Amino acid sequence: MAPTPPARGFPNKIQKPAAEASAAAGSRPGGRSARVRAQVLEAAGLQLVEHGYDALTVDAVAERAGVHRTTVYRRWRDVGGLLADLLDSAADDAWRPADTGSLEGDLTAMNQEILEAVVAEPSLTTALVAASFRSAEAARALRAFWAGRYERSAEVVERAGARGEVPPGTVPRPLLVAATAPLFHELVLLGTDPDPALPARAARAAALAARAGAFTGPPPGGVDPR
Amino acid sequence: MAPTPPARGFPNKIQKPAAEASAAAGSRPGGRSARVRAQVLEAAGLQLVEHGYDALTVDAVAERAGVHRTTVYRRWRDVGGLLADLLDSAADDAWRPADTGSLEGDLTAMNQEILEAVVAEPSLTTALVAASFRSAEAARALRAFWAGRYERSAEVVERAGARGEVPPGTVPRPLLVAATAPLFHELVLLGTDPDPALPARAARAAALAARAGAFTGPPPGGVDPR
Amino acid sequence: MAPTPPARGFPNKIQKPAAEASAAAGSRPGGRSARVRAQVLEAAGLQLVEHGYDALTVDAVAERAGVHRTTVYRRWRDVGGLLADLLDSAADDAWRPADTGSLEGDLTAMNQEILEAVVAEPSLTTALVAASFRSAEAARALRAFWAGRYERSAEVVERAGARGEVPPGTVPRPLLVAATAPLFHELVLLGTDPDPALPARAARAAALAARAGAFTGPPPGGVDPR
Amino acid sequence: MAPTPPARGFPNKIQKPAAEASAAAGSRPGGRSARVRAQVLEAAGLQLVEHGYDALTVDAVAERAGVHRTTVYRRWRDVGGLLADLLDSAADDAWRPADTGSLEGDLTAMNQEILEAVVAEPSLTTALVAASFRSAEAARALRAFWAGRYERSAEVVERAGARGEVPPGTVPRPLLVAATAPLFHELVLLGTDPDPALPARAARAAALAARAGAFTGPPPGGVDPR
DNA sequence: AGGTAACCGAGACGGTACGTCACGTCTTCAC
DNA sequence: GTGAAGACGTGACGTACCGTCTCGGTTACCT
Repeated sequence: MAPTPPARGFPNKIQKPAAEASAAAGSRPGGRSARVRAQVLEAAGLQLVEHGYDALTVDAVAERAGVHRTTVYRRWRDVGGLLADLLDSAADDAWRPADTGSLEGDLTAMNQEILEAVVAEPSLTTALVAASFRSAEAARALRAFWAGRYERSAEVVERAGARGEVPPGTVPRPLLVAATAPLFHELVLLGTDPDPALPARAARAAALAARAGAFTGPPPGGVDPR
Repeated sequence: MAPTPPARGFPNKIQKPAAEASAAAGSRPGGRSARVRAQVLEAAGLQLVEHGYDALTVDAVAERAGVHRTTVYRRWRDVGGLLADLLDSAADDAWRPADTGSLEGDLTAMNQEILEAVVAEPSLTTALVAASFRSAEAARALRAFWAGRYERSAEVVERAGARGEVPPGTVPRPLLVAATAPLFHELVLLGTDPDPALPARAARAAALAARAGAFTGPPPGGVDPR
Repeated sequence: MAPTPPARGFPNKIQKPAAEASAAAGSRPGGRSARVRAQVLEAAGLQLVEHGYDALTVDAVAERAGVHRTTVYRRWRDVGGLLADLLDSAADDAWRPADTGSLEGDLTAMNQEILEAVVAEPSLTTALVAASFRSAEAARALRAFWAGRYERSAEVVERAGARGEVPPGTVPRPLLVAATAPLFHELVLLGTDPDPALPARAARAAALAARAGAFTGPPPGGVDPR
Repeated sequence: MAPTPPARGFPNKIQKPAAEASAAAGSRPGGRSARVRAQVLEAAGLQLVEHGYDALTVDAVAERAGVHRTTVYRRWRDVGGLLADLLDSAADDAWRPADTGSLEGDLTAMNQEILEAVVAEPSLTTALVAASFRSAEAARALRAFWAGRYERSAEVVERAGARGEVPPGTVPRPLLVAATAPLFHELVLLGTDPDPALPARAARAAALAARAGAFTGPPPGGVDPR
């Protein structure tokens, strides 16, 4: 049961927008359009990471990308669109949750990743959260990103169920949220100084609660469990 | 042990800046300065709540308050200062946690308050969080606000300890964060549609974890438990 | 030797910025840019003339020109730039000194023009002098304007030399300055009430001094006679 | 016929406002009012000389004088009033024109003084001229200052008449203006680089013109000769 | 010597203008 | 004919002074 070392899966580094992604958009991969898109997205990511959301202006990105302002407006309309594009390409990476052999271990590993992504200086994750408050598109993309993460993390819960660590019928998402939310709350929302023990503690609390059956049963009134 | 009905303690309505608060500042309570300050703060709150952070411009607030732009700049320097002032006056209210007779009940009540504050349309709470990402002063004030809330909520945990619901040595803040964080995570950060069962579920999970001893012992390496 | 009636050559009326001048700048004459420039310059001149330098604010000019403030800032940076542009276009007009047949007559005619320009109500000339004290660019433009005027007026002195009215070697500029300076001194600097005889008197004094050889010889130690 | 060395009589240095001047205002010389007035006027002069007219703000002067803004407004109303007060106290000094033994010499000496006052860095004279374009009170004071200077300089012309250097009936003021105007024109209005020969040349030209009778006869239609 | 009137310090306010930045649109020129 | 370059309208920013006002506290003159 070898743990899979999950390459950093939370956004803390800009990823080169995959060439095939733009290919799907209808253009030839090597075309000027694709190159321009790549340049702009990369510039946007760098700008966001280096100078924060407030410096993520269309002008700055365009200049940084060596592209004219109007080009950016044409293709992304505004900064939110840029961010959404950025996040979307980050969303479909190959991230998989760690497999450490225990629920608590898996959750701790996930939290550790989150901690690192958040405390990174500058932190793309934090910047993206901030951005999500200002751009509906960015918010949507952020939501989609996390939906994907939680979905893929469901296997952690399934493995735990198979091991008998959690009761049958345990719903993954609430558990995962319980495990990860304290980190975001403390670090992102409240800006508390990072506490190295936080990932483990939050993971342990969620695992204990899960074992005690806190996350079984029909989640929200039969609504989709997401 | 009658439950104390806690008047909404999370910011979802602008409070009239207490007259006596400004009186302490050395000026006459009824003076023009005090009146101007009250007008501006009220206008800022209304503007924030009605049109969101992005519409919270100094110009708009000033006009709404019937006050000149430069006056606002003089006293608050920028929007962040306005928000900080707003939050600071919200922070020293008389909020006390509910006392329902059980830990889970108390936490559920608290979460219920949060849910209501967050889903209120428009939501001051959400707006303030958004603001905290853009103004250092607002962030500081938000932190102070929550520090106060958690501090006062410590008695919930103490009562639970007295009732034997949690092991001795249970540290309040991590427990409280575990109970409340999922709401913020889902509703504020991820923008998930409100789930009426969420407050109870998160409270229950935190209570179970606490009972299982997840929040005992020296928190991070003997650091202050905050 | 018919005297050439010199159309008013000292700035007392705003000149429509010549279309061909802006055409040389690379833009189409009828383009929006050219139109905007013309509107703004005209508005600036009118504003200056009607309400004086202190009312020559960017805001006022912009509004008067039916153009946005920032447009003015973009192209002229500040009021000084506007004035400089105004003066520069005034400088390259077709002004030529009068030819009355005598030195004194020519100088008197020139002074008469100056008098009229200065006593005009409102007086663009006076406004421009005032402006030159507050804007380096306006000062430079004013200097250039007068350099041009004096240069073209040199022919007056040459004609006088040819007629034997002044000794050979008479340097034009000091003579011209001696003839015209008293008007500016009295009317512009000291604000004395206009004296109808002043133009003739100053012209006569300068002519007499010139005849007596006051302006011959190497002017300042062989330096350029300007 | 010993030339009287005229102590610099053109404003190029701030004079301590005479104590007795303020005494006339009704207050005791040593009173606080007098002290405040002196402080403010001195501060105004220094500020003007060091930073130019545009920096001569009420705020700056008040701070420099160690006096509150409102005090300045109370007593002088605005910057123009300050300047007028400053100039008025400069006007009644003990300046007397030089007596070199010849008209040309006297005029040259006067021009030399002007040159020095104007090229001084920073030049109070130039600053005052600039100020006179922006404040009616300052303009009035400047006019009064020069009226006094020309009046006292009339004796130069009288002496010249007595010596037979100029025809009888020579009117002083036009002559004096003809002699001095070129300096102001070149140096103050046009900003030409100072030419060391200019004072002598202008003086000589005026003297020659005077000798030729340029300034005799009833000046303009019997109006006051000023 | 004490009362009182003038003056000063302090601070806020409404107001005008400044010069800048970024946005998103629209015109125009060049390829 | 289209698309990059650039200008424009628009709105907000934060700043500097302006001149006014209202307090409260000193001074210093006068009786």
